[in-house]
Amino acid sequence: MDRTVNYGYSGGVARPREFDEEAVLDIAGEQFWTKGYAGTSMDAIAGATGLGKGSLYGAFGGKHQLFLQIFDAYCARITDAVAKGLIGPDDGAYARLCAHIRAAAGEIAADTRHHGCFLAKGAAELSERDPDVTVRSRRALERIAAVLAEDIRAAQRHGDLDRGADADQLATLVLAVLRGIEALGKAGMDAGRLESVAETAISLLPRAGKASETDSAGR
Amino acid sequence: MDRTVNYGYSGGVARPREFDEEAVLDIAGEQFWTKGYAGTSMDAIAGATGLGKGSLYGAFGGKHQLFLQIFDAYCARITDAVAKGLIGPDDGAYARLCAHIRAAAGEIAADTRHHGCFLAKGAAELSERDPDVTVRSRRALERIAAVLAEDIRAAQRHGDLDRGADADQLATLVLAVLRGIEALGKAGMDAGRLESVAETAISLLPRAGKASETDSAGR
DNA sequence: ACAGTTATGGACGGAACAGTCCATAATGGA
DNA sequence: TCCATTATGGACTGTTCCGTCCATAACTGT
Repeated sequence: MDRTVNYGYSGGVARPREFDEEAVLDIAGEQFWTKGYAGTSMDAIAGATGLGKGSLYGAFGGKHQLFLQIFDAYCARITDAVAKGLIGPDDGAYARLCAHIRAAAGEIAADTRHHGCFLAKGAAELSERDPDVTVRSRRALERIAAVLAEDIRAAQRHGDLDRGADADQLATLVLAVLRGIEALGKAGMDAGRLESVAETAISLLPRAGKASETDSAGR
Repeated sequence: MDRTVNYGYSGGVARPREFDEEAVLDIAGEQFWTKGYAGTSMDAIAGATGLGKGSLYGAFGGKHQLFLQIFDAYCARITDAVAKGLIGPDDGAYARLCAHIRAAAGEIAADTRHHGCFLAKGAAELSERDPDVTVRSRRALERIAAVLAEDIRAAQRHGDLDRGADADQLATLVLAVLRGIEALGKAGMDAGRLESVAETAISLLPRAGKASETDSAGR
């Protein structure tokens, strides 16, 4: 990550950075997020950040590397946020799951700019042709699915969700619903309907005790 | 759509087109689909189609109009295909719904290139900043949701799905699941898991006769 | 004060961009 | 055989693209 070398002894000390790397990444990320990878020029980033192109290339290497660094940070942030919201005692696992689904839908519904999720947008634009993006987006989604599955297992242990359901499959379905709400929001669907999707999904989760259709699930 | 003028009488007749408009739109669409709007140049389209830029601009007006025309055609094709697959007698409505969900997931799972859905990709890239794209993608999804809802109502009438469920909400949820599977596929998730998402979703549909959780649905 | 190191920012190069222009070609009616 | 009209395709314009280069600046251990 650090591009400085300075092996062994050296008579001098380098000039320090004058810009805040985090702030620059934020601004550059906002550009990529809004205009996409191909739609964002390094000149635009230089202009928006106030950096000269020499500094930009010196610090981040190039457009692709800069994008990947931002994409990585976003993926890490989003997976951490999900984990923070879902990990906890078995006791509140089901409530946390519902709250997470509602919160995700609510955020998307409130996003009147249709700014959406950077992970989704980056994957949609680049995943097909850029393996670096594919592996990162895939890994992020796998992590989120794993956290969802763990929470679902907790809810099963506590007796809130049907113990007969396959937690991994259910988690992947919940993740699909969340990504689907995102896609619908991106396409301009009303906020109310997005939130009702979340409620409908929650209402169809296989609650423990009640008869559920999981008997016919395994194909 | 037709750019020719020729008001009233005119002494001559114009030179006819030498290219197949449909074929050109297909090729240009493939470029947009693969490389995105910003990532595709009119020169690349001219090169791929063999057309000169004069013909290209003369026939389609410009990059944005060309894209919209292709996008429109894709939306129409996809909505028609869904309608064709879902509209029918109440008798097979439930089976058609399941088959549609399975087929959609199967197609995405089989799409090893992660080429995905042009509607989703176009909306992801442009919807935020291009109202023309927003309205088109939104309208297409609304139509698909309406067809799904109609099929669900048919299945309810026939007694395959719970009559107490709100068909519109259920349809939007199914649509979200479908778009979510698309997003997961785009991000590189295994084919097997995508198909299991479809099965899990089908298994959780509120079947008639069995107790379902819709009582707690309305928040 | 000097030396050795990295940061800065704007100029620069070559390629690619969207879109225009125009000489030329093709057509059927008059 | 002209004529009016549209199609063609490549040259062209002015801009923007990514990335490099480099003179200069800032810094600290000596």
